[in-house]
Amino acid sequence: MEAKKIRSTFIEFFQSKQHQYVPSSPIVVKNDPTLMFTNAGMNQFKDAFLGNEIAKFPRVANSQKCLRVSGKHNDLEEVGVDTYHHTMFEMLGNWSFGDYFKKEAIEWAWELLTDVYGLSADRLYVSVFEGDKGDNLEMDREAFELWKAIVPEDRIIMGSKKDNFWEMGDTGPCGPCSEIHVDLRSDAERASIPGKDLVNNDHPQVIEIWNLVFMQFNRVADGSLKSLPATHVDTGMGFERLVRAIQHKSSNYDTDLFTPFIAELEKKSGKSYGENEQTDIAFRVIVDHIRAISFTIADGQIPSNNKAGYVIRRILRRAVRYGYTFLGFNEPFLYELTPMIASNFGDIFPEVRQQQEFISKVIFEEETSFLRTLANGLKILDQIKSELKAKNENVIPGKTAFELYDTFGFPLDLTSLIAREHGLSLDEAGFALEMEAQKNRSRAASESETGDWVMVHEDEGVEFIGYDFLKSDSNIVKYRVISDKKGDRYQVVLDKTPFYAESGGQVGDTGWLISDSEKIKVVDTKKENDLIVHFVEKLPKSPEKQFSAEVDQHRRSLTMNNHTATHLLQSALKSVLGDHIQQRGSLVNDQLLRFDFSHFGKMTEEEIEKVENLVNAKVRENIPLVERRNVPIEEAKSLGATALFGEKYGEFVRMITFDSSYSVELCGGTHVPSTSQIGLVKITSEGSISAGVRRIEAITSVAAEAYLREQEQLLKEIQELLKNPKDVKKAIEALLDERNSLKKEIEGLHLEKASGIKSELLKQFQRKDDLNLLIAKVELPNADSLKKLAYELKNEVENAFVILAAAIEDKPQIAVIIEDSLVGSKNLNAGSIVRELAKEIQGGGGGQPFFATAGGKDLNGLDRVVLKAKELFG
RNA sequence: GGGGAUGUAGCUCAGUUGGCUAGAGCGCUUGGCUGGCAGCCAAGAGGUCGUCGGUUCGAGCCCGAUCUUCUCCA
Repeated sequence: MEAKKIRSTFIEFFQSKQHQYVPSSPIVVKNDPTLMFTNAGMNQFKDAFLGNEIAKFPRVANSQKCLRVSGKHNDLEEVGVDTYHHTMFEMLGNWSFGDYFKKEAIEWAWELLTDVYGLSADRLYVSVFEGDKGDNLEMDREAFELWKAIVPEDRIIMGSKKDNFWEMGDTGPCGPCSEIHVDLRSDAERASIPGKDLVNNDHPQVIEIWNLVFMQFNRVADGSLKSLPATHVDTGMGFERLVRAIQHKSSNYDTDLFTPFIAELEKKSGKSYGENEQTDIAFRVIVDHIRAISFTIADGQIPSNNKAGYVIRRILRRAVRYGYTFLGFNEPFLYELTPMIASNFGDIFPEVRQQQEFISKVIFEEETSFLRTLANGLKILDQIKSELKAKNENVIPGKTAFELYDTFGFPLDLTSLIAREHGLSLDEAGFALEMEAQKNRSRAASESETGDWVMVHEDEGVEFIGYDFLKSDSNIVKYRVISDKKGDRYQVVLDKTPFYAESGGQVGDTGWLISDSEKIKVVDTKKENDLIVHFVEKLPKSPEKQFSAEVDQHRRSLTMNNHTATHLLQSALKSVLGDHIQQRGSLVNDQLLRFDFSHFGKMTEEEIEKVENLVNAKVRENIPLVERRNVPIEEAKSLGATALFGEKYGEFVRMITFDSSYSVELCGGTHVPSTSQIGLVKITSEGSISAGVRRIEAITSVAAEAYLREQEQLLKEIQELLKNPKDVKKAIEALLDERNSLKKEIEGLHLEKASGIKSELLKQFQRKDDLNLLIAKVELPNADSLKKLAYELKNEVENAFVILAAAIEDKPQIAVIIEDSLVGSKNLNAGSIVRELAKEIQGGGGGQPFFATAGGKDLNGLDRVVLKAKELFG
């Protein structure tokens, strides 16, 4: 059975059991400070389990894109070494939210694996929670009995808390789980050692494929367990492993999920998979990583130098590194795999097909830049090598290797490889030491302590009412303190709030919380999952009182102008540049709007003008806002609403329309009641921020007016300066021309003057033994001309020895120049001469033996300099 | 968020412990030569040495601040 068929079969199977199919949520996580990427199928249902939200469907099935780059079995550096771990993988899952429980979950899992997929029962083992004394939990007898009705008892394994009790975190929903393992060894091997002994023992051919979690407890802060009012089922089956089991392969990479990619790489590299352990690892690394990179970029995460973007960059670079070292790719190659990603995964994950060109471009740029980094590192390493050779040493110090890695991004394994090739070794312990120090520095700098929530008023739902109100009577549900190096910050949650939390690019509201005894400033509002958190200047003294929550209306209203303008801008860009325009990021605050979008190439002046004109035309049309909340997502899409890739949408969405034939977007932000309120939109800049992504900044209403006024004022001032010419541009051009010709003229005059002085000086040379001596006082316009004059005299007179005392812009300066040959033969040194003479002008100086200069403070000393020089040499 | 590096001609880069008149290669302009794969020769243009401030007689170089880009860590 093909992988595609296996996936669709899973979904259809659960659909036939009344499950709702839900698309994968984005692989990149937003609004959760504890998580950068989706790492399990349950992430998007977290709020349902936590009770923050009521599940929209009682039964759900899905295939979730996941990414894991850290954790005990998912260290990035390990992926590809074995045959069954991945960075990006799909997690198939079926879910019950307060609906069916253990019986159905177990029976259906078995039915699907054996009857539908045809896995033979004698290769399967199941595990059941054995109980735990510490938590005072009995074994999961219910699951055990259910399994016993299906499989022989000797195929049921009792598992410890570590393997068979699942917890989301230190606190929260949890429960026993039951795992299904499959033994994929040959019959001979199976006969010699029973599979049962190998379950949960890291055997590469005896692996867990499905985990059925039965959530029935809530772990509370004191560590104890409480029964949940409703029980849930959360299952997760690693898709890649399932495919391998069904296709009877000994490695995930031998399934048709990966073989087309390996074949393509074989073609490109001329090397074959399965011939050499090192190159095999390289093949696996690349075909694994290209998936991770493509999917995260499709969900809007571009490689960058911090946070989630940095994780992507590291994965991509690891793939390039392996290709470079073991498969001989010296040119970008990863990007050429993206069409295959699109064709193999585009059906279930349309985002990788629709954005294939963009993904390819981003990867290409990133590969190119890394190859540059590598080339640069190789150069530096060459230097290091020759330095070592010169010192007759053969160990690259850890500090040096670390510098190469830390500052220049050159991978350690490459350093070590090249070192070996040149008979050098590498001080790896020293490197580790430096690395540790780096980590400690970073940790110390970003240490923060999150205090526990202090509950004030119990309240279940937290309600946002800011679309309709800017003021409300609210109670504080809870508050806490977060401390880091910069000090303490205070967070407050309200039972209902008009404050908009930062989201969709729009900044969080500011304002005040006012009770009868105090007034507290709200400096920002942010989301934490679905919680709305107000950042306040100080904690309330009487938090139990009722507060009037008041949004800063002026700021909100300016922000709304910019947000609506952003929508108008996006549509205008589409109509001027084409339908490939997609939002890549956005910032909307009270000052400006910033809009990032996919587009290749710089926008021309004409295009910018067209866009600006179109947007302003729409403003003048005074189009009223049509806001619809709780629109079924399918309906919204059929109405042509613009949705974002990488955005998590629920079943119901909010639609913001300004002229149904012009701008229809899914958006949670706040907007003006009609477009004319925006007044004026002015684009202030257009530029590139990364491969294939352009950024436009614009201002609206009062800011736009102020900007135009400033420009006008500036022009006015310039006109006045120029005595109000008819054509300012021409006047300035004329001025510049004149300035240039005058500059040249001055240069000519200086030259003339200098040559006058020079010819005068040439006459004053005195023959003294076999050298030509000149000691003179001159007046010159600048220091440069003194230098020039000295050099010219030296060049024109044989065996010249020149001492010039110059007055330059009311400052005394001395220059001494000596024909090179005299320096040695006469034992003269311009540096020491000039230092001696500089005493007379209260200064100091120096230079080289043949030429030196000095400056000083006492202009009157110049005559003494001449006298003294004559005394010494005359 | 923290550490390190980087910014010099249109491009790629040199530039020693502060002191050669700020250079090289490629590119550009002009002229000359030339049947040969990056044609050759000659002349020339092109630089606020990222920006601002400081130290110094003197700063591309040293110090401080700031911005750009790269890079590692969190």
